[in-house]
Amino acid sequence: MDVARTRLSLVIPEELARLLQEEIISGRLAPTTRLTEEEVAQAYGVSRSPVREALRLLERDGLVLKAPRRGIWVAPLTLKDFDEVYACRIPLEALAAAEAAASTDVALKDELPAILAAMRAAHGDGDVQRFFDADVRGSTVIYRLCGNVTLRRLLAGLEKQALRYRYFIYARAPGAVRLSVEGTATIYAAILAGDALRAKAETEALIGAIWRDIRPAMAAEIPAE
Amino acid sequence: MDVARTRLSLVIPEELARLLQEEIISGRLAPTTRLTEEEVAQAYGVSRSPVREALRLLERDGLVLKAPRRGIWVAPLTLKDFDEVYACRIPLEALAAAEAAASTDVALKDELPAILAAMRAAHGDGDVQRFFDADVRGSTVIYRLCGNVTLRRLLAGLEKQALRYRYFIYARAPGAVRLSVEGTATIYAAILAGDALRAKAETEALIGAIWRDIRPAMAAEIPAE
DNA sequence: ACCCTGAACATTGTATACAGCATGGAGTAG
DNA sequence: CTACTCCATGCTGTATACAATGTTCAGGGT
Repeated sequence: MDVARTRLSLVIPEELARLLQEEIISGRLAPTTRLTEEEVAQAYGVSRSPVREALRLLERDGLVLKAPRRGIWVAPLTLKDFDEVYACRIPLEALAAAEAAASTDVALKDELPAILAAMRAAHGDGDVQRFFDADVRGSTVIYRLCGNVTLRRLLAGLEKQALRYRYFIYARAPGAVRLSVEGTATIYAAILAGDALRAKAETEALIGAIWRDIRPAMAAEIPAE
Repeated sequence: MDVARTRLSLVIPEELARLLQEEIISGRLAPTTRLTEEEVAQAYGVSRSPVREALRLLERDGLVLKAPRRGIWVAPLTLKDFDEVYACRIPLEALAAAEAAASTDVALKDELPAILAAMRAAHGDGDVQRFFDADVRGSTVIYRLCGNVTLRRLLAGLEKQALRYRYFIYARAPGAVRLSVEGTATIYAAILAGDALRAKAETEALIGAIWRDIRPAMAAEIPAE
């Protein structure tokens, strides 16, 4: 437990949720895996109380499904859910990009080029994990640029689910990463130029393109629902 | 406790969250009110365990704010949050209306005229509470029509917060209800006609109009942030 | 052979006990 | 009079004990 304490230092449920979330997004915890509270508690050396709270947080983000008195499962990846997530992401990410473009926080905007470079480098090395790390950092910067915390709250839940699908498909068809890198470059340029309309349009275009691009492969790999 | 048992029968945290949520939306629990777990537990005759879970649910929907080790407060109504909620509602409600229009569930669509009639009647009687009940029922039908459960999840969180603002301002300026009734009629007509594009456009127009309409009164009543 | 019943077990849901941080006020030094 | 420290208190966070429900599998009846 002392070991766990050092890792789960600040607030145990949030930290625990973050660790489980990584397991789920990366696929190390497979879809439909049953999660019993006691098992998770023992695995991380804490009691069931914080585990229950952590699982509530994951439920909020749609990463696990919960049935009263029956238990909790890692949410399955389905084509229907994939379509739903992308249908919602298009207007929300576009709104975030538009507000980010309108931001005057120059210091924060200046972080974008380095992130884009990191994405390009990871793509060049064929390192999917590093690509995703940079991609998530970029999203985080955009969310912070658009000071809309409500929008941030909504997108946080969506993006985790979206990442599961992207991680899943990129691990099988890394070629699709290129689309994301180039589209991201265009969006960042619009944001840096302060062009809200273009940032919005480019974001809609990119997410729509990724959606269409990876959907056939997805349909072949995951159940309809 | 036996009395509470009968009321909180199914799942206590969800039921408790629903009750507290009504208190918050209606304003009976004022913004910035401190909620201590023990008080809530005693008020409803349950222990702190389910109360903690209920409060997590409210936190998810943005109705309460939580600071580690410091406690929980009813989220304040601020102009910034108001703007954020409406900025997010426009694209999401529009998406829901568009998908609802495309639905083929005729039986469910047929519920809309009665709901509109109820809204008109409540408006005619100047009964804000009944108007809101009908309005919420209408939203529920639309959400069910658009089978997108992810979108439903996102909107559920947003609409509760939006209702707080609408309830707040309609109680002070009931005239603004008319705008909502007439706009709703147009949207329902588009949905019933299966016209997704028009449903989307009308929804964007209505929410934008309500936003602009009540914002000045809101600015006079609540802090900027 | 199949279905139905029931009891043991596994797991969730709730209550309570305890530990530890945060806040506020009294007291004292400057 | 002000500011700072320290202690008492209240509350949250975590652990554990207990209650209740869902599941599973064995056994008997049809």
